[in-house]
Amino acid sequence: MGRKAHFTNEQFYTAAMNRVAEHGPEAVTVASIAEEIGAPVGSVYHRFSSREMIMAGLWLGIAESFQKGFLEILDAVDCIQASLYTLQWVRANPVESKILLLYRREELIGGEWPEQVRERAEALEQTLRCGITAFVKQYFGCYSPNNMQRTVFALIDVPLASVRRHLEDDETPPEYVDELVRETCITIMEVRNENI
Amino acid sequence: MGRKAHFTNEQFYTAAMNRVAEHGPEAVTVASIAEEIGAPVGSVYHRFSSREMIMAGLWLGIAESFQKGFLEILDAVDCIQASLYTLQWVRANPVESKILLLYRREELIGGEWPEQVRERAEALEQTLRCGITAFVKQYFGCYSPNNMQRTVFALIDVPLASVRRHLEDDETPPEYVDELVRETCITIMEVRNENI
DNA sequence: GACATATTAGAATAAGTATTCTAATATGTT
DNA sequence: AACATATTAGAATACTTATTCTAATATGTC
Repeated sequence: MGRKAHFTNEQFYTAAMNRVAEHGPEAVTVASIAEEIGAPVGSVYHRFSSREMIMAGLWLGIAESFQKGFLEILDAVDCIQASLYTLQWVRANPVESKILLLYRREELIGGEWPEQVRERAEALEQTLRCGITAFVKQYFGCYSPNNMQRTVFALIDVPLASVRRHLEDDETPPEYVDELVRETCITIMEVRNENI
Repeated sequence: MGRKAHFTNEQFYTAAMNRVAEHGPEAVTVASIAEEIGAPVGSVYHRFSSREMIMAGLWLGIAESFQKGFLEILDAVDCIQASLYTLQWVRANPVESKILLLYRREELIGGEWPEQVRERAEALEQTLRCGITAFVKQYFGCYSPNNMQRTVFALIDVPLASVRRHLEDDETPPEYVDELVRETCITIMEVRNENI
């Protein structure tokens, strides 16, 4: 074929990721990504059709990895573990977590998903919905809007809130947070089989 | 003196606010602010030294108003009411709340506060810290890091989390959220006088 | 070794946007 | 009414950044 590639796609993603984590989403220019690995901007556009596609690929890769672990715990219907998953994942993935949990998706990628990755993004969302619905049925014995609301609050919204403050400060979430999230989870999720 | 002003500062702030709420922070160009009220861009710069100063003034005004109400409730040492304050404020101020609670401050204003409003911003932060510390002492009978952590979690982080999802969807937070926040608050804040 | 082509290389282009500048206009003061 | 000046008015400027374009270069295949 032709010439051997000097840079891998992964290198471009990593460069973008590091810049987001260190200087925020607005600092991720195409030129800065290239510079970070010593590549010319032309090479960036040889691999990616646009800046959006880099950011979208980066975000989706991280989100898929995060969600995979979460769904496995949901599958095991382990309520407390699910509520603590975000915290543990953040500790294990400090750079990725800023991208996924600190900034709004729209800050990284424009309002709309690029056409080329829309299916991938929709699949991700759909999978999460299914996983949570299945969990709710298993855990509460039946589905109800109320049960769903409690689950989303305890397993997603509160864990996210517990972590954001520390992501902003660029610090590992302290141990005490686990206890607060656990207590909240027990309280919110203890109301079982409440049909309405 | 000279010619009578055609536009008030408030009009510029309101224009900026509406654009943020409707199209997001990146859509707030100086030209768009001017256009929204039928003013020329020159007039904008006659009032404000920079785009940052408009956004900073807007943000600070909203934050001060939000915080004033919050501190009053803290002053009354009303724990549950404090945890529900954010929800009620969001319902009463749907546009302002997107600016204060949905977007990161850095999305609206650059990384650094403009020199001219830094004191105002620092005073705001300082006042909040004092208010919370005083509350902790009153409520728990003594100050401890643990008590402070629980308070911040129950009265700030969780209420914020409970509301964000709905701000994104541009909808009023539903009634059921109050119940979840209340239950969480009771659980987290019931451990009194635990010195360590 | 010559050829085809994938890739690097980086200069040139295009587009958007904050800011500055110069002129026109209206209003209170004398 | 004449003047001083705050304000409107919007064109011109400067700057940043995504994207495109053209050329050079290296590598696998014949």
